[in-house]
Amino acid sequence: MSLASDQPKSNAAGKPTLYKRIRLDIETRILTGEWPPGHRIPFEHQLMARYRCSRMTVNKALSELAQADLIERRRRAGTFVRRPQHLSAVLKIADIRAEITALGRSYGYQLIECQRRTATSADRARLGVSTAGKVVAIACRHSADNVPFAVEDRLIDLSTVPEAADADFAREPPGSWLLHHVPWTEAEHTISAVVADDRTAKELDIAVGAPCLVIDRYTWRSARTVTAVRLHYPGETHRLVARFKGG
Amino acid sequence: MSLASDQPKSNAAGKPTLYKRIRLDIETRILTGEWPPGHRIPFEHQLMARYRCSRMTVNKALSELAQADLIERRRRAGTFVRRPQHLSAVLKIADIRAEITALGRSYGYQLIECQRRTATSADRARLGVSTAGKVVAIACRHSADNVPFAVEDRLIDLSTVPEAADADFAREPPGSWLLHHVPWTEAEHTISAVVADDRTAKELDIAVGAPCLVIDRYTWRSARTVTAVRLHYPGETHRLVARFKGG
DNA sequence: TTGACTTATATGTCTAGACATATAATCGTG
DNA sequence: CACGATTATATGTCTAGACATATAAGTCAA
Repeated sequence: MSLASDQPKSNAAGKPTLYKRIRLDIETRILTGEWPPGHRIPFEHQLMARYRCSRMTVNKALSELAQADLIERRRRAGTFVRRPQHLSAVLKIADIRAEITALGRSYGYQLIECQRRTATSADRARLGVSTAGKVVAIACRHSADNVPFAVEDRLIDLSTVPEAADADFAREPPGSWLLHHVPWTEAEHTISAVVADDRTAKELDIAVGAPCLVIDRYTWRSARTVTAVRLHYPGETHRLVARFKGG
Repeated sequence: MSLASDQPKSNAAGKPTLYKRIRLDIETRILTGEWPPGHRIPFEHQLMARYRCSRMTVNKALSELAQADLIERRRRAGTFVRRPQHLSAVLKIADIRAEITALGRSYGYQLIECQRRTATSADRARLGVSTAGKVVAIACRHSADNVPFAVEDRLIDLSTVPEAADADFAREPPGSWLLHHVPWTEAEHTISAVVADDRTAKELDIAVGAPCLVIDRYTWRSARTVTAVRLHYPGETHRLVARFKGG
């Protein structure tokens, strides 16, 4: 059948589309606490009746809310407001070269050290692997307009990424190389603050004892560790910005 | 028509569903660099032919990739791999009380100062408003198992949230109160590192000069500022963790 | 050449209905 | 009462087709 006569779906008046309205309605009820954590959201067929639309339209709204972790959907049981009422921000951490060039500044890269070796026990602990294999250990520095931007200390597991043995990290930063050669399936960032030690201060050209933002990133492909990297940014100048929308 | 005879959609063999397979296929091509930024992804009707499925199935896969900012979709033009090839992490920043209780530790809260006043010029600059209205300024401390966890310095715009004038911030932390009373539509976090000054060191019970992680959060409802808050965490012990999946 | 108008097309949204699947709830049985 | 089998039900996925809308591309006149 044609629906044009049944249901106006025109957007000529500038109103948001129906599924977005449904999504916003539910989202608002959750965020204001009207529907607290654990509350059961009306069934799809009830929302169909309330909004006079098809199940796919309701489903699209609920799917997006589930993807955003605001609700939890369980077969047969229903749909519920998730317990930890948290804010959720999409933090975009670009490849450093892309980040710097996007700011309109010139990107510089210096390899400090690159060593291929059999994994030490410290390496194995850092990568979270138990068997001894080969690794590549890299220390390097990124700069913007010739000012130090971040120093990087990285370990790549060659048993997961054997191709990395042939990459030329004197020319291409390891982060860029990995991004373009290895698909990751999971990653974890940990952000913390430290004060600069002797070596870091020297490499970033800041004072010993100055604050640094530290990002530790682990990347996996399936169940295998790809790389572990620690980045030091000068804390006075660098900022991580995460902007996000609730509606 | 029924499709059961045309197209097996059974998942008995444990295979992922079709739209997820399409999404993963495209995602892998993007993340390996096979389809670089700017590359045009096949049109929906081409993907329909390739995967022998309906347009809605292809559309669901592409919509999710667009939501994840991996691709950009433009009417008439097509679908393209987005330019800044970035990692994207969902950083979940819970309400502090929820965060602490989720760790199985006892939550403590002390109001240090709470002042209702007409906005000073510094207040207006911080909130990003030009007109002089009333604000609430709050300083407080959160602790876990009686150890200082974070100190908070907050400004609430009463012209946006007049109800906040009647809230009792001596009993309920302002973050929790706001989360349950005010729907936000947009927010921004900025994460940086500093060293503890005299006052912060005293409030967090750490040494002057010790590293602190600082989170600045601004929250808006529509175009109106709701609140601006700055949180200081002891950098040695606190970590922000963002775990995310690429598949 | 340039700007206004028209057209073609790819995505955006929506429908009514189908089958698939996990699981809460119920029912029987030892 | 405890526990395994059955049933009902809400969500998960998918289809074929329709109309809506933004806009790239082509057309034509000033």
